Amino acid sequence: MTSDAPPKMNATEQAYQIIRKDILTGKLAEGERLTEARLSDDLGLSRTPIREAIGRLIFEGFIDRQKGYTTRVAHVPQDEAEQVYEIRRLVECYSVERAARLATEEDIAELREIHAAMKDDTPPRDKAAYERLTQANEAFHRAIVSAARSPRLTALMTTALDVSMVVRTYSMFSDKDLLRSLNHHEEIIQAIEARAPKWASSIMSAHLLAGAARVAERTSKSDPEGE
Amino acid sequence: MTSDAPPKMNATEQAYQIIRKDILTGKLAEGERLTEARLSDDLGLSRTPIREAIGRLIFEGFIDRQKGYTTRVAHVPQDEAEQVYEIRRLVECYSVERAARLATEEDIAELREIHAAMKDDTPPRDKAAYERLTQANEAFHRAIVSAARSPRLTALMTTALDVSMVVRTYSMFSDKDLLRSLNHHEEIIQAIEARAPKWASSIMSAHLLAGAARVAERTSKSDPEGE
DNA sequence: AGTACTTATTCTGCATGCAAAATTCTGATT
DNA sequence: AATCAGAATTTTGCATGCAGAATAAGTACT
Repeated sequence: MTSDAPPKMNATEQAYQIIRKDILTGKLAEGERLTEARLSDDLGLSRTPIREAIGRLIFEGFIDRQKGYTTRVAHVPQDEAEQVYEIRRLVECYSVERAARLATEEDIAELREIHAAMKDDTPPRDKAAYERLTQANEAFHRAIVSAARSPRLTALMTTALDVSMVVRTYSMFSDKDLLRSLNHHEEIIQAIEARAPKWASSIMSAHLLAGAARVAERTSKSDPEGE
Repeated sequence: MTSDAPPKMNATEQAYQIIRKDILTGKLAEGERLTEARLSDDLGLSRTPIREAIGRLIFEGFIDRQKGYTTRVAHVPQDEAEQVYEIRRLVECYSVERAARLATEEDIAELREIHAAMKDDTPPRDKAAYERLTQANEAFHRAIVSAARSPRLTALMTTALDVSMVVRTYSMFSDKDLLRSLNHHEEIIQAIEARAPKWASSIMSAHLLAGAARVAERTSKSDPEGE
């Protein structure tokens, strides 16, 4: 299990995923110097995709570029997951408010469609279903931001969401959590349809705080060390 | 004036700046298809830096990649500047709250230093001073986000969240605006020193809303077309 | 030994080559 | 004329080469 990599990914994306995972899991230690040649060697890819992956990771703050040719693994605070949820709350509450005002019929139809798919997989009967659920959940949140019709917002979410993906991988949610989450989604759609920005925003806030609480619980249990 | 480019920039950065500018000024029209070869040709650079620039612009939402090899100039809504201010308000109010709780003496010293420099240039006596002021202002805001001690937050700020990045306007602020802005900065520092998150957040909010109002005024005056 | 200076090595930024995928063009068939 | 298959061309993704900058190693001098 956790087989090395599904094939449906280009080299750059692969490099990005692997390097980020290695940073978050500590396989690449904080402060460790990175060179394109070594990573290229380790991952069995040429320097080009490695370069692109590194560039993106620098952009996202997982890698620090010092003045010259020196590139190091950045410090990842242990409240990273919590931070991501807080930031998502800021951005997504605002997004869903806008969405409640600006969403088109097509936007809402898309949300409904994704939601229906998620309903079928909740609770997930197997690993594959869980995987689909995760994918669909991401799509749902992305669709909401997209409905907010603000490219700048969409750009921001790409960074934030990508990160929470990884965090999520390590902390599974219980069936009860997933059911609650599904109900939140349902209510979010209703709020958007009702053109009720505040309502939508409030549910979104609860939705993300619930997720954050769950993750915080997990991390405090498994990782008792301080800064 | 507006000479082609200061020399102190690598090819990738140059490509990024030029392409983004061309999109914002409409020289590259919305929906226009872009190919690496053409841009490479136009800018007199090889495909490599062009590729990297395009990648970043896609990430930031200025360029859309369709399913295959087709890449087009994205739609830039005319309320883009307003959006930037709203998003900054979300992110920076949250940041300054954290900063008020977490800032070290060094952080505050840095803010004071930047502030002092800005004070010397307000109101700016010439173009150079105005330029310095813009730089320092950006540094000030960046320093606050940095003091919030959240890499994810810092990463967010790296994305095109500077108004000057999304609208082309020269000296759109009056001396009075700049003086008020300076006073806001002063008060923000005081609030951080007093460890008063809400106070800091409120001033930051006012600070950005004031900026937004000013920009809205300008753009509505000079660009009367609707969506 | 410690420090400044020089040389050697490493590493990155950019250019270019090539194969596979995607797009466009062409012509045949209905 | 419209549709579709297949060829031709374009375009991207990845690999590799190379010059110059940055780092590390070595050496002389105090």
